Amino acid sequence: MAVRYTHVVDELRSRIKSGALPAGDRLPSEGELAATYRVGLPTLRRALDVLQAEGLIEKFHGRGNFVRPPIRPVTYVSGCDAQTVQPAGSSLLKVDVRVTELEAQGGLLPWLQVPAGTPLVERVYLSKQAGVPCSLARVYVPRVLDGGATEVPQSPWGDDVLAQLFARGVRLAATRERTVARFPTAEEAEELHVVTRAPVLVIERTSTDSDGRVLVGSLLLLPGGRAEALFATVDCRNLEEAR
Amino acid sequence: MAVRYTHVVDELRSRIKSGALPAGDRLPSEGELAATYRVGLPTLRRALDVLQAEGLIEKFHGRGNFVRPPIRPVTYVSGCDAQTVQPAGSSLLKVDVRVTELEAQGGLLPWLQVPAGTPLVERVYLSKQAGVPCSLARVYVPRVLDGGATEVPQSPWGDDVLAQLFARGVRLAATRERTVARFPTAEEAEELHVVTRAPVLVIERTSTDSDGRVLVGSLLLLPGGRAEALFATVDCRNLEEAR
DNA sequence: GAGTGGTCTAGACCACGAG
DNA sequence: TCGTGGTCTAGACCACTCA
Repeated sequence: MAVRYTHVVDELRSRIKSGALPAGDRLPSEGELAATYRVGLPTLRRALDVLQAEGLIEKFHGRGNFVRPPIRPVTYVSGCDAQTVQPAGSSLLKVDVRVTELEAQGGLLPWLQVPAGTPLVERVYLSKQAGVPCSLARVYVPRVLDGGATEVPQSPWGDDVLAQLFARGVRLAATRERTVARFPTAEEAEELHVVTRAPVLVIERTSTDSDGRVLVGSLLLLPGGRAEALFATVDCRNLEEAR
Repeated sequence: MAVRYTHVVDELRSRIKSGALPAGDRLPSEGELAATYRVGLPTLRRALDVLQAEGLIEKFHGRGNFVRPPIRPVTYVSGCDAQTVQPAGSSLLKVDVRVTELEAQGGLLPWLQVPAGTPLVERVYLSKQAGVPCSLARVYVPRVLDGGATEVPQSPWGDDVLAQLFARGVRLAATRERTVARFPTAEEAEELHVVTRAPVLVIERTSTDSDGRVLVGSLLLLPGGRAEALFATVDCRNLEEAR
């Protein structure tokens, strides 16, 4: 039961987590590490692959492998009892937005329940903590509902769009969130600054009015292992009893 | 920009998804595949690793590599508006339970907010679809609250425990769900029948009474790519207005 | 015992980064 | 130019499965 690359992984992981290999530091070169642990180069590289997928190290072609600084997990908070939860450290985030106009097509059609060609406004939110991407959100609103530019967003989840709609009298009746763990596409991986082998937490959020029409569709991507999502709700059975 | 193993992955993936390689079938041996795609054995094996992490194939030492039959995604449904959502195909699930008594320790203490040594009842739910594990849930209840054995569970999420508590007059006031995408531990991977490199969706659910005491703690594990979680809620702002 | 996958290795060759 | 990581390869050796 001697899987050598696993031993190397455990060894390096504990050295990183204990601080023996400080965050931001460059690791010894792969050749040196292979010699240290008495394994071949391919075996050592396999071990580094695991650490990279776990987000513990970052590899730079031609420069070396570096210990990734630990990041406070990003928290996405939702649910009817959301106010009672304190998202920690969200003030450390810098949020960027890109706004594009496009026409509905492809996978957007069944999701947003609009006919092909419907003018949409897409906002892409990218939040960073100390320069490291922490979340990627794509928010879609039908053009006819959109109120134009908003202020610099504080929230990485497109809350400014929801607030703007609310201020303009549009009422959201319900929100559905579909959550999935999967691997990112190549583009998503690049924007989130993760590897394709590292999992992402995907939240597909749909906000509807009282007639069931979709007003806002949001695709939230969070890097796995560096993010969490919280859902706080009051209990269904009590609600039923109250009725 | 010629990454040969990526081409093999794309090729095999499309052959699987198109049905050219039928579900359940054995793939040609790794040597044959390597010859077919004109790549070396290590390169081909790297491609197979990706497909295995994606859950598309299953490897058996000494027997061969097999196309994994597609499985209807398991859906976990939660939220105060949960009744309006129809979980598809949950009737196909077979659920097994194992009940153990233990004393609170380690990571359970801060989560369940009980002192060390508190007697607990642990129920482990393993659901399967056509023999393939689909979900793993660990549900913890303080011994003093537990009502003993329940019927054969229909739900893989420990709903029978909640129902039992409700029937015995215990009222849950709120539920918090913390969702994370990560890699499984070795034990979790084995029980869920996935690889350590495949992501899992983890839901840490805490149900509290009106005094904020934790009544039930549940750790739900779903295999990424073959599962999803739905959260349906009414909108916060409307609730605020109504108050 | 024949066939299969699992692990590990040495080494070739290319591409990138920095001086 | 030199050191670094990225990719690919051939092949040794072991472990498992099944006839």
